[in-house]
Amino acid sequence: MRKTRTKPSAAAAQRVAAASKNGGQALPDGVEAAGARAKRGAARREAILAAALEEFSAHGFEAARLDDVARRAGVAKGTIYLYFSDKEALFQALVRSYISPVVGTLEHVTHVDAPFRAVAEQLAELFVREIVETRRRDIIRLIFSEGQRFPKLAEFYYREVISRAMSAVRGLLRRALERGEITNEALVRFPQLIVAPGLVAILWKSLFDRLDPLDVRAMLHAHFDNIFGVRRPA
Amino acid sequence: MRKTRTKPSAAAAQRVAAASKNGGQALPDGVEAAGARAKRGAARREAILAAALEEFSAHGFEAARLDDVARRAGVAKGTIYLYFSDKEALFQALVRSYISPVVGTLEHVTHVDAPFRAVAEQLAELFVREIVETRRRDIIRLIFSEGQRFPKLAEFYYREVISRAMSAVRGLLRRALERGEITNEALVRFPQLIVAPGLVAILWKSLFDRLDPLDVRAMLHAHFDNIFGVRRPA
Amino acid sequence: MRKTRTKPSAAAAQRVAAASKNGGQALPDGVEAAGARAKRGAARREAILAAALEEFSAHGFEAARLDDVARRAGVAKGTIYLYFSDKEALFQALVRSYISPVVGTLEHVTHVDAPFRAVAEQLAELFVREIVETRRRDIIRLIFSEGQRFPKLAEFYYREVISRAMSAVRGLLRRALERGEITNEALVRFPQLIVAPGLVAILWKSLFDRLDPLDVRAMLHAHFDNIFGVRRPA
Amino acid sequence: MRKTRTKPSAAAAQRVAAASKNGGQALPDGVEAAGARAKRGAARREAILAAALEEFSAHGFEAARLDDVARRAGVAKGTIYLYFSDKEALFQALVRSYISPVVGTLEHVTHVDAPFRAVAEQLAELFVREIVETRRRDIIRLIFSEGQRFPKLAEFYYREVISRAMSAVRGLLRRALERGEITNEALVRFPQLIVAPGLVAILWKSLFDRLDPLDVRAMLHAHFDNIFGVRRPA
DNA sequence: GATGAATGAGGGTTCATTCAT
DNA sequence: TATGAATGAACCCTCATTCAT
Repeated sequence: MRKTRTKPSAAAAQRVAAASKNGGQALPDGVEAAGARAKRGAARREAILAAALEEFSAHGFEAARLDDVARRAGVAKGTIYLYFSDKEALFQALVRSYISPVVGTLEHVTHVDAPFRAVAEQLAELFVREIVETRRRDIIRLIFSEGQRFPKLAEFYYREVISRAMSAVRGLLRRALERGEITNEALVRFPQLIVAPGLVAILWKSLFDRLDPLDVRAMLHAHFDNIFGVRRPA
Repeated sequence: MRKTRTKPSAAAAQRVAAASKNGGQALPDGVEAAGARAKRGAARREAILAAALEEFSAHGFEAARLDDVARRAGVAKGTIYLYFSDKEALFQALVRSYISPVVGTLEHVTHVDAPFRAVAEQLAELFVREIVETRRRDIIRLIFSEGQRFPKLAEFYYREVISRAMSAVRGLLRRALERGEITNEALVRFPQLIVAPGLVAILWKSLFDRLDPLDVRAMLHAHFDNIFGVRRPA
Repeated sequence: MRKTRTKPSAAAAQRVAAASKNGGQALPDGVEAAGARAKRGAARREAILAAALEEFSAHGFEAARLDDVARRAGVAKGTIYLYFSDKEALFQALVRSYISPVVGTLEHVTHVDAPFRAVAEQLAELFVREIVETRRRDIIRLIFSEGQRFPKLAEFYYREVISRAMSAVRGLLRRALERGEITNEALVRFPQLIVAPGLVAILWKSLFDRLDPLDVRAMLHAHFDNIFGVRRPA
Repeated sequence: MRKTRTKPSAAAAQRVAAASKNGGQALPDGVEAAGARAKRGAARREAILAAALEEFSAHGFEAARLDDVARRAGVAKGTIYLYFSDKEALFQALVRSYISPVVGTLEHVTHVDAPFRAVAEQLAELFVREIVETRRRDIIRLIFSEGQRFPKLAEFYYREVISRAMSAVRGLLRRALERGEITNEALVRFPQLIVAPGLVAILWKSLFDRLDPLDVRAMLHAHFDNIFGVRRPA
């Protein structure tokens, strides 16, 4: 998968580039094209979101300070309010902009016409590479953390991510059942069971990995073996 | 399971009882005072913990206000500091006192000599009744939320809960393997796979249940069917 | 006394640098604003220090409330923290900014080439006018009050004031000895003896003057008569 | 001079002794003689004052905590209020009980019929030994520190200490003038000039001695040489 | 648009004082 | 008399948000 989103650092670099684009030669005001201005605005938005990602995921919603977000983004504190109405809106935008893109890719993969096991392995790899080993992992953790206090956020996440992912997985499972690749039809009713180890991976990596490292890929393999009824000799 | 720990409401009742306990009989002065005082102190501690549970789980660590904890516990703000050195200590005590007891019960159950499936069902029921349908669910969510910012807490939780639970489950799985009740030995390496749907249950109930109710017991049944290779006809 | 004042902070310097970025021409908006802003900032700093002087000298370090300092300075409580990192820093800045300047003047006077007695009288007058009859008296009292609890402060005061004043007085005494204006060379070893009545003046004015007014100038005259061995007829 | 007051440590020991007087044999209530009880009460008062001396002189009035006073005195916090109506009363009692006794001795010494210089040297020695090298030094510093905030305290100190000391010194000076031991009659009008170096000693020892040790006895000698017009060869 | 100084409500914590035992 | 748990007002400091420039 090609990156759907620039990484934080890349975004920052981009912002810097944009900022220095007209070199030192102070262009007369108004000469700068509207398009360039819009682009600069977009770059700033990105920079702020990237900074917010770092701060929110490091400290949580309450403890994250907009001062730090601003400093990290290289803008003034007030500038944040030009792009986001308040701290909460920034948080929601953050979730939106970093998580949604991945879902599209997920849906795309589930539509590939291939044996379930192959698709599943691909999904697992996608999940590990794009989420577990990424800052996105922290965003998801943030949703679990703050979701109850921000029902809107939980709802958005349910609509945009959970339900879409569940549908995609459900379709995949149904096809697998029809083909006889799996036999337990209860999985169709509880696609959560397919995803559950992914959750474990996210939390474990964040909380316990330094105490007891977890090989996520191996765990997910074992998980699929289980689902497909593969028997390993003791 | 009989409670190892009094419930908040019970604590309050206990406090009242303690207050009225030595009715009329003239206990030697000092002894009476000391005993009653100690008991009252314990009751207060309980009350504060119960209140903290409500506030922390409703708002998270940072956003919870000790003012509210005090009010809810029916004590003055300063009183909290007689029992806990600061907000963080209160939080840790909360986790300790509400979670640890359950682990003991869990370990106990895993040592019962019965068919794996039966023990597993029992564990599931215990888990649902004592955690998922309880405030304890919120505590666990809190650990996931705040664990990264309080490494001590995560460590404590790992030592007290995770590693003990994993050992217990591992033992159970090993016995099941030996008896031929399960055939996938990878489960012994990843007991997390057994527990993963429990995690899903905790988070789902807290965040998405109002949008899309989840029948946790049914899901866990399906999970076990999967593990035991039970094939249901489509 | 015209005083040199330190700039608010490094942030200001940085701001100025940023402001000067658009070359030098036609300083439109921005630069003018920057100048006005900087000036306003300096004025605020002054206002806060003046307010702090009142509050600290009226109540002592611990009992002085920053709330009152803010109110008196006509700023919000939080504003104080834009200029001083905390209460202690404010206190130290106060001492620094009000006391240090006087020492320079003192040193200057001791270098005047004139008969000792004349210089001494001038110093006394300076001391009375600029310290005893001024709020500076209270600052010195504050140092005596809080010095033990803030060793840094005592050290600063020793370095900036005491040792410099002692050196200056010592030089003066040495010249006087050489010229035969005084004969007791022990004074050179204990310049404190010259200054001691000044201390008395400071404390007496603050604590006992309303009960028993003291004519400080007359006392200092008598002090010099003593040193110079002037004999008055009984 | 014989100690008029028990030293802190002695007081504590005395308290302990009093406490353990009836050994372990719980005497029936009421049997303990009223006299013993009064004695015990006095001992407690002493213990509290001694503890207060330590705490107040170490931290100042505001910053001293009654909790620490109680702990140091070996009594409960509430007990302090049985002996002193509030923190301020404790402070004033402290000053009274530790300073007043010394004044009596001072007055006594000034009435000795001996050459002024001899008496002066004796006074200096008394001052150094009983005040400068003692916790009393801190009490005097406390009066300077807190005097302005507690006018009652300053007034008490003026009446009990300052005015009595000044009278005594004045009498001494008058006799010295009459005998021709000194010639500067202005000293009679400003006895403060005699005492001033004592002040310097107190403050210097507390604030600057670690930076620049001061030989107080030598300084006072030099002071007297000055007053008596002793000329030392350069 | 962009800035960052200024605001001020709010929270954690302390501690003199009280009072039931 | 003695205790020490309990109180709650007070205070320092933070930080989201605003607004003049």
